[in-house]
Amino acid sequence: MPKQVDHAGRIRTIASAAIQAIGEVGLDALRLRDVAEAGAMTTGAVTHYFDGKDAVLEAALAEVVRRILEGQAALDAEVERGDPVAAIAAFLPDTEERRRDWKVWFAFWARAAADERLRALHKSYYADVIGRLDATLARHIPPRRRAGLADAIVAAVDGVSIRAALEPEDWPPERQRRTLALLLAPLFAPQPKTRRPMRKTR
Amino acid sequence: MPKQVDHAGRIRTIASAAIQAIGEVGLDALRLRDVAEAGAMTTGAVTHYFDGKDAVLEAALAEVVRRILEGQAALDAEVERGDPVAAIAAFLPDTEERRRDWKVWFAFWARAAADERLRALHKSYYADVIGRLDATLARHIPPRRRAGLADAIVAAVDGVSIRAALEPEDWPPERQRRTLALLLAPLFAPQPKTRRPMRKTR
Amino acid sequence: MPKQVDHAGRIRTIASAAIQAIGEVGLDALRLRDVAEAGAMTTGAVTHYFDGKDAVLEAALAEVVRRILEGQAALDAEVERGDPVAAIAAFLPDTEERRRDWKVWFAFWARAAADERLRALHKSYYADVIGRLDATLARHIPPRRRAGLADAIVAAVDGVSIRAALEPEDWPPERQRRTLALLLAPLFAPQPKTRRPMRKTR
Amino acid sequence: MPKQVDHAGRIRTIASAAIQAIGEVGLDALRLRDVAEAGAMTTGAVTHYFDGKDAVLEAALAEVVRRILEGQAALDAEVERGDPVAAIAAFLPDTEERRRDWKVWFAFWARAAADERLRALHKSYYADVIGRLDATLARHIPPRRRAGLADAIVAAVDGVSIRAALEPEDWPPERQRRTLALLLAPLFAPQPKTRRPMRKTR
DNA sequence: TATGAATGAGCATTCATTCAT
DNA sequence: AATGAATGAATGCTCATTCAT
Repeated sequence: MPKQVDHAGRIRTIASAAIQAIGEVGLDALRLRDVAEAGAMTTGAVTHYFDGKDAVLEAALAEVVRRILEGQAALDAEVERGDPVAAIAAFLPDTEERRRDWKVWFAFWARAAADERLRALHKSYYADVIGRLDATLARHIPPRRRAGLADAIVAAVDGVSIRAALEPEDWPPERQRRTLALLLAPLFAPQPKTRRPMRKTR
Repeated sequence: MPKQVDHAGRIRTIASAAIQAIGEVGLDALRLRDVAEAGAMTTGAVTHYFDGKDAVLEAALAEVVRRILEGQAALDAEVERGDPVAAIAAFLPDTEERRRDWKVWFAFWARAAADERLRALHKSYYADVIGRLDATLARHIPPRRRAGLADAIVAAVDGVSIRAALEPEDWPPERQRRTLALLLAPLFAPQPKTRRPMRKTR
Repeated sequence: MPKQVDHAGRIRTIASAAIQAIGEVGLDALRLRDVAEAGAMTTGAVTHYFDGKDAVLEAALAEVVRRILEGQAALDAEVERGDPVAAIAAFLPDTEERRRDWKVWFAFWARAAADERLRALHKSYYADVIGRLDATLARHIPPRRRAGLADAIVAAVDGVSIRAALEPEDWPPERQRRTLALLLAPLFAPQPKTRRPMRKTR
Repeated sequence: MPKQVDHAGRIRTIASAAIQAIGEVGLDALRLRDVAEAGAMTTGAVTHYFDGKDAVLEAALAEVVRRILEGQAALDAEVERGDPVAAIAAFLPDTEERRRDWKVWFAFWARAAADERLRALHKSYYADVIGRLDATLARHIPPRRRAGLADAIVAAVDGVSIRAALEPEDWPPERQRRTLALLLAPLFAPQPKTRRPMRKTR
């Protein structure tokens, strides 16, 4: 009988190796060899488990999403504790590891922009993330104030994360959280009537 | 007498052609030939004006930035009219052309993540954009309320634009503006007291 | 006690599987996996019985030859019945199975053209086939009329079979036999003057 | 202006190089590099003129056919001189060059057996060759005796050529011609009534 | 100035082969 | 005996780059 191998585990290992490699050399420059080396295996082993490079990349993306959703699982408890913005801030690239995940995430934005298949995949991932987020919000926010809220939260997190991921030396966690809070705190503030057009002060 | 050629014009033409080509096939898949074809010339002509592919790409990025800054020039007058959020919304990918510019923009995010040189370039572009934005804000917003404001605005615009650019069929201009407004309107609201951390209701 | 395995039978099975696989995908595109699948086994099992791919291919060729020689065994009786052309027509690719054997046969022609070892093998197979054919003819045709006869017969069969195997939709058995007869009938014709009747030697 | 190049000539050169290379290493073992080397160029140059390996191979086949048809042009005059068999013998692999062409020709038989596209191509080539042959025959042979004649001639030529090409040391031109004549001479003999089924003499 | 022919390095991919189990 | 995981060599192909014209 042949050596017994944990097939699913192997696939996850390769996906993680791909994430690491993308974080290091970038998605554009990524060679299958980089993935193999990051996973301490040969390219042959990688193609043994995947149909080709594209399949490896999609697995890497799926793994990143899996990690995001994992993070979301903890969200509910945090929101319950009364500080939703802090809870959401847990997604920011405030550690080296999360920064790497973010780099993978937006490497795929770029690619999805010109690849219909990836675009559909990406859209479904966003739908998943937002769906769960909305479910969490539903437990804490009255429906009237929830319209568009998940979209806004995701946009704020994405927007802050880009800057933070690309300029880590200027964006320590504190600045990331402050900027996020500036955008999100009003959305969770008790007074519903606050948003009015600015009037020029003179 | 040699044929007279508008050198600078030629370079701008090629940069625009590159933007168009990137919008069509993506930055990863971009070949010099695509740029040449988009500009109705030969690859030889392109390399004649640029040192190589990277130089062409940087010119494309610079052209996109130039267009953004061009848009900023109009910002002041709009803010003056009393609707800063609407003014800022002018940057959103609400037309096919602007969507294409955005795709180029975040194609470079991805690449900058692993390319030190591009990262520095990108950072300087952001500094430029934010510097101008801050200058505009300075003319309308009291300093006390301006801390971190430009960062927040840029993050909101980036965050909304990503979603909108990748899911154009689901993000008509109206939804883009609404999401942006949800995030930004409170920052321009007159009441200084509103933004308080949510307090656990008791 | 170890599992009892019919070694020789296994080898024949694999050779037949190889013939089938060659018939399906061609000799060029043939992978060991195709052979294994055609024989309902794994590649490991195939290499277990053969030294390598080349050995498998030679076994396939040998099996095809074995089948041809098997066909020749019946030839004598047919010729005896007085219709040598009909007897020879039994080799034509007039069934799906024989057509497959022919495809294997001339797949090896092509390969032998550039492979000294295969060429020698092929030559010896032809020598065998022609030797037996000549022996059969010797029992029915006077020596004077037998010069070059076997060569001519084999050439005619080969020539008709190629067309028939490659254009099966246009070459039903009837057309194959008619063309073969056109070439061979005169060689067996009775007229004493030009081509004289075969006389059974006694 | 760029170096002026005879495009069509270049393509023909590469096709000839491919024929030479196939003759040397065989179709199976043929690498694009072999073609390039045979034509004293780089692989890049080859792919510059062809879409890929398959296109090069098809061009090689087309070139072989072109040469055959070229040979057919001379056929008419020869037949006119009263020795049709000698005329047809001009196609046999009796020189090193023609032998090489034949090797290419039947390398493609093998491949066509499993490749629908090549099979169609092959069929059309045969149709062309036979069509011209029949046209020539029409000028010399009464219709009544021409039925199936072209098929038979082609089969005889193919059949003899295979043996001769694969066993050149045993098949000098003389033996090739003799075998061909044995098969074809009766078909051109004056007596129309000769071909009767052999009846066992008793 | 502009062309496009030619180069050659780089990469994904395919598979025969090996071998631990 | 049989499996199938893993290796790694081999090769087609793509393209940026160079350069003669």
